[in-house]
Amino acid sequence: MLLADLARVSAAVAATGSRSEKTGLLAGLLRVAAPEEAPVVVTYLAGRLPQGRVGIGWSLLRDAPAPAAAPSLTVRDVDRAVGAIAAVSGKGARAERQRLLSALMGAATAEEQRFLRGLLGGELRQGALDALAVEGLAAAAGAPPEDVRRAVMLGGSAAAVARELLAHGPEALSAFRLEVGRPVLPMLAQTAKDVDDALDRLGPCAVEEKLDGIRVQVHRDGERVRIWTRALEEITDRLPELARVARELPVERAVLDGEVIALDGTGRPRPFQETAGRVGSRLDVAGAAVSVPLSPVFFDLLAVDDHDLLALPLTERHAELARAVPEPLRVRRLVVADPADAAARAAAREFAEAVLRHGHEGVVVKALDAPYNAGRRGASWLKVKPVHTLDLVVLAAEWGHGRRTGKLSNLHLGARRPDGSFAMLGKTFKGLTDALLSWQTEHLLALSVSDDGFVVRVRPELVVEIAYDGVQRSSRYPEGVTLRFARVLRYREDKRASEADTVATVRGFLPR
DNA sequence: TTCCGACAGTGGGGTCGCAAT
DNA sequence: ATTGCGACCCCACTATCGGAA
Repeated sequence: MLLADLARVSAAVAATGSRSEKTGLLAGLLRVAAPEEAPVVVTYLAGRLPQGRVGIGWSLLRDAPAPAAAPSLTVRDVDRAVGAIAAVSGKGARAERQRLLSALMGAATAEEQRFLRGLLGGELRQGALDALAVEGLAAAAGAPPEDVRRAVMLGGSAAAVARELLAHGPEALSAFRLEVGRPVLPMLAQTAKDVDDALDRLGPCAVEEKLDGIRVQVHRDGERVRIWTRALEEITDRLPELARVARELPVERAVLDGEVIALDGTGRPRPFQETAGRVGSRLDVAGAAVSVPLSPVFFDLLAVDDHDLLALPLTERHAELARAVPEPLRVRRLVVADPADAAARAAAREFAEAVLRHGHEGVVVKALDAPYNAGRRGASWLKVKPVHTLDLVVLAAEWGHGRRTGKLSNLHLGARRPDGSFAMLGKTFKGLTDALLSWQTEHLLALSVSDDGFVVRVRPELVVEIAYDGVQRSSRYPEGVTLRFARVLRYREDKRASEADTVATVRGFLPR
């Protein structure tokens, strides 16, 4: 198959808003793909590379050679070239990657170059990623989409499923099942406003503490333990203390879902930045384990010994978890059997407040009858976190991309200093409706003092109410603090910049 | 006909590893 | 030694399509 075929279909997929049309186009291409090239084709159509990230970012993609006049590249050529780029390391790696990339780009037509830039940069922007590629695969093979999706979740990748499915038909799907040693995408949670909102939406449920750490999926098979992150990156060798704990559990085989977090001597969580730093660090694991030890806390059990628990309701999975994992290694929780009962609701609220007093992030409320929906952000898990707000001043705004092209999008936010100047605390582009984007573009341009084509600086007069999750230390911003997960709630036209919140107020929210 | 679940898009800050300077 | 880039950790929110109610 030619790369030009992929580039053409990708452009057509991007051009339509209809999802059924998108899957139809994807299916059409997969139908004519040979089984041996299908794994690469389906991965490309999902906007990813079979090799994962290969060390090419915006800087290497900036200038491409002149495009070829006629298409000649095959999908196999591209896969080989990307494989060669992925294999580059050591001294001179950057120049060597650039050289290989230029050779590839030089052999591509203008439309193929567009496709490759999107694919290699991780921003294909065709309005279809994994989910629609899997839909297209199902349509191409004449298999039920739900069965294909399940096979992909349990088999780890759309590529492996595509190969088997196109070679052997829908019967091949039953071979993909949960195996100890092969990670599955973790189940995710939606957001609820508060505990009462969550109880109203769920019925009988468990309220569990939400720890601000790193999600881990732990597989134990006898003495062998392996650990994966949320995105299924393997981090086994960075967490030897977790592997030790897993080996001591009174089971032979297990797949556990949980969180690792750095705690201080009294059991309170250390700042997220410390947990993330420890988990991210590859060097000197033994030393790091002494300085920043991590504690595992488990909340789900996906398999034990030879039993696959995914389809069981949470109640039954938790009963198995309680058998396999001692209480101190489990997340604290409160079961609410009848959310209509006023006393039970009050107890749930009090539990959540106690969790916050212990310094944790919030709670996750989970329906007791829900199975483990791997890879889904379903409505049966609802997270509840407190929201803080500040009134800040817009100092500048950046021109948006994609569907925000032509609109001022990313806001630079400032807090007031005692001398009347403003200190930048961070940026946000979140929470904006289309109406708000238009409104702020118009009003900020009226306040503009400069525009370099990327950032529009404005007179600091517009006040905006910002929601955020917490204040953390920063090496980037002048006052050494920044907001975590800032998002726009509304503009405060009733407030002047001189009434905005101060740097001192924000710094006062730093932990400890 | 309306509602709502799932998906994609739009990017944010921090930290680490590695190569280049 | 410092700097820049790339990768990956955490994440919120809106718009839209299309099936469910």
